Amino acid sequence: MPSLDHASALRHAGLRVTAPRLATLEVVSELPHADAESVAQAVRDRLGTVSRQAVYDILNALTDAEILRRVSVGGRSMRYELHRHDNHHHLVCTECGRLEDVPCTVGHAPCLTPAEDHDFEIEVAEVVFRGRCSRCRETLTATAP
Amino acid sequence: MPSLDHASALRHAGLRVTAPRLATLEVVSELPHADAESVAQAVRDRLGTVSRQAVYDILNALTDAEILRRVSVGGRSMRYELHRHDNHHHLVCTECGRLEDVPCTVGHAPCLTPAEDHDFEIEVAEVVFRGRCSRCRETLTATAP
DNA sequence: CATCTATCTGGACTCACTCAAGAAAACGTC
DNA sequence: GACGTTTTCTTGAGTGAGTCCAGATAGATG
Repeated sequence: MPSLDHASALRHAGLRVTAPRLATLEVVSELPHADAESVAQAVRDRLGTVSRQAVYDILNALTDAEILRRVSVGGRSMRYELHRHDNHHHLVCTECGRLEDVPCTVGHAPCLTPAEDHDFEIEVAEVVFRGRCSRCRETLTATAP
Repeated sequence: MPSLDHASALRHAGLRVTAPRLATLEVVSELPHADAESVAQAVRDRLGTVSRQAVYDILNALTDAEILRRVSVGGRSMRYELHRHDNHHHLVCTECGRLEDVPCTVGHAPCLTPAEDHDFEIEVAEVVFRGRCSRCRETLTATAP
């Protein structure tokens, strides 16, 4: 029962268990890397009316509680995924925007240390790999020689 | 004379040499990691009126020409720096947003290869290190024990 | 069940950026 | 240097993502 797990995750973080929050967690686990608007739409599909503000509040609260992880891959909108505490990275297609997870070989953050730390206390290293997915490579070689 | 270099860089890329473009290049070299609005403001300080649209067009054209590099470190706005073709990375303070360059030990892209490539043809690996800078660490330990 | 306070609603607003049409200015050619 | 072509810039409106605010609602605690 995923929603039971979700409910206990919420309670664990000291957050109230509400229908919009449970729906948000279900949506994010079914549509990983969804942006806020997609999450809002999918939540509305299950519950009827849910305000944009509620969705943003939820996404922010759950991100702060480390139940969700917010990822920025360069586009204008943030993407959300369940926080699996595995410090994995992302692979983005420069043509179509397709987004895949890449397991981190180290597993825990920070998986890399910079050559020079500028006296920062490094917490995480986020890596975004950019390239062309197989589908886009085929399309491009078919049209452009 | 930096503006001579800038002018030839523009001509090399097949772009016309205009005052707003030269000013933009000067501004970006003086204020690395500036966002579009800061660039626009600094360009206006030198030239008088320059439209927002002109600045965005310039930043896009110069980024396409690989004279500038656009970097996204998670905030809402894009940052710009001179493209040095060295594939360096960035270090961001999670408290104050301070942004530093980190040299890439490999030097050319992609400096890393993912554990699993999902049949992508990887072009670059962009790494963002997040942590606390020394200044913010001091401030935090002073107020919160 | 009552109360308290976290959460959600609705609506206005900001910010970063884009679109479109026409005016202005670079560059190549005479 | 003047001319015409084409790129670049101006003006002004528009979009998408996200935030702010005041008040209504509904989990949690006693």
